[in-house]
Amino acid sequence: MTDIGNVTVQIVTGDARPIFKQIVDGIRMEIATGSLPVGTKLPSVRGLAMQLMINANTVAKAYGELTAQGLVESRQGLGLFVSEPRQLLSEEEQKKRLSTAVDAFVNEVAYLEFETGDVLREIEGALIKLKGASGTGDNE
Amino acid sequence: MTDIGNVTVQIVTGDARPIFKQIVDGIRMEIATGSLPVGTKLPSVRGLAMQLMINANTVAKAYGELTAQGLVESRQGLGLFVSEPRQLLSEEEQKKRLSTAVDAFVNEVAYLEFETGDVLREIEGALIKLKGASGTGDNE
Amino acid sequence: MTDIGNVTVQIVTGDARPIFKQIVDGIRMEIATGSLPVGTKLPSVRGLAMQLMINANTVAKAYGELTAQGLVESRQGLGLFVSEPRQLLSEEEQKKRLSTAVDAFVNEVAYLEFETGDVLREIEGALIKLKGASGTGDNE
Amino acid sequence: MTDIGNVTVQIVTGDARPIFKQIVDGIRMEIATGSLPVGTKLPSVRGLAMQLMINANTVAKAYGELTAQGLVESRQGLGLFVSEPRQLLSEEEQKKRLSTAVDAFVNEVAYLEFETGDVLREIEGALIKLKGASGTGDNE
DNA sequence: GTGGTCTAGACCACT
DNA sequence: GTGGTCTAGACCACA
Repeated sequence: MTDIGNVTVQIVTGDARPIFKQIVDGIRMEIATGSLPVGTKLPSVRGLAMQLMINANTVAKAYGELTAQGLVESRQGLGLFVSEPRQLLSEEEQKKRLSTAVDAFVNEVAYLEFETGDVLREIEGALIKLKGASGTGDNE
Repeated sequence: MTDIGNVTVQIVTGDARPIFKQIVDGIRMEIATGSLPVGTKLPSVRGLAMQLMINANTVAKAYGELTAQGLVESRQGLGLFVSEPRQLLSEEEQKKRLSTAVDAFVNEVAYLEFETGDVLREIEGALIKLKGASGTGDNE
Repeated sequence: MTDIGNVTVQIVTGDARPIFKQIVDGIRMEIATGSLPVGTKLPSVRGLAMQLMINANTVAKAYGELTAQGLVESRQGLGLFVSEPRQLLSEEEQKKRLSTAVDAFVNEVAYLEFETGDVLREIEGALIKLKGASGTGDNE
Repeated sequence: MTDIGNVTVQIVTGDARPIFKQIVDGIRMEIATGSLPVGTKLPSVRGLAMQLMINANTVAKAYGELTAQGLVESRQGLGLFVSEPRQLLSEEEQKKRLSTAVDAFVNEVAYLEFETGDVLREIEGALIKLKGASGTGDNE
């Protein structure tokens, strides 16, 4: 766990995700949970790179992603700042992404010999751990 | 959708998965759902390659994967045949793979604005559709 | 004998095994005997290919095998590293493979004019040399 | 198990060996154990092929191997006959073959998690089953 | 720089 | 005809 300024990102070498994606996901999560409020300045590319002991290009790529997704904005010469929350993804787009992710997951897991219930419990556990959230079939 | 002999494989250029993986997944599905019963001969490397309009090596790579996973066996000079199902991976390895897939999925989905329950229902639906149900044991 | 960095692989053109298999076996041996400890970086695909004077794809195929067998993990953009040892295959699968190897061996050797005991001693010697002994438990 | 005239050969589709090799090994074993004495006529290529329900070329190839190894001789227009036993392989050649087979076997088995003793017992069992022979460490 | 994927075309052993 | 191996050369994503 690396803590620089206000940002807390975890780089796991054993992770399947490339490093830049781990950064994107980490920061996106912090914005979503509010631990990085609107207007907060992100650490500099070089600063974060040094802290995480990774290549600066990798951080730059992650920041590029975040900017492209509209989660942060660059203010010329000042750095990157968490931007106003907007509805970035239409409901349709969100559904599409969920469905894509579900398909990928099922493909990955289909040939393992697990019960449906076990798989669901794993996912629920991971979701709760990541978001700090709700119950199973009780959200409406 | 390409249909050759008994095998139906879909190659989608926009898919994140490489072509050979799409073939592996596609055939693995057909075996899992029983539409390719044990002993069935797969289409020839060159035949499938022509049908899908891809290079034969790409098909060969996919077939190599399937063979390595024990889903299929080659009989010299005759072709590849769906083999008797067996448990290739250790419990431990299966758990590890499930956990990896869960992590990947959760990270992909966490920032979308879905309730945990909705996500679980999606997964459950996809799993049941594939495996022909087995009961969640809870959740409803 | 080709020595590149920490890895020593021998390619023999007269060998019955294909080149990529020789590489897989060679590196697997080095991992098994501990001369390539966990975390070690393998030589790069292109580097090893040049040293062995073979095509890079052949090395890539060997590395793919090692990865599939869980002996080695790739870190994006960094290279391949020897991974934590783990039991990939189920008991059942291991037994099957042993039995297949035994059949192949016995059929190869049966017509030679050796006593059973001589053959066993040869095997035992080779196994002990590799694994650093563990006791036969019987036979002598 | 197929029994044609005097020859008993077993073709196993699940066998790792190509079919022609199974035939060679089978007949070689019958000659070695004396169930095919010197001078015996082998079944015709076409006859054996039909019995085994395989391609005649495959039988022809097996017979070619046997002839090349000097185990059988062709008498023009009459067919193939088991030839006089000669010392076909020098002691040195035999040792070399054993050693090659041992290396191959060990390579195949090294990464499986078996005790040396278990492996030896497997081999001994298979050898005895195939040859009908002797004890373990008691041949001199 | 790293590995991963794909194409094109060749050769081999086996049936 | 079948799959399996190898070469040569290209392109991609990631660090």
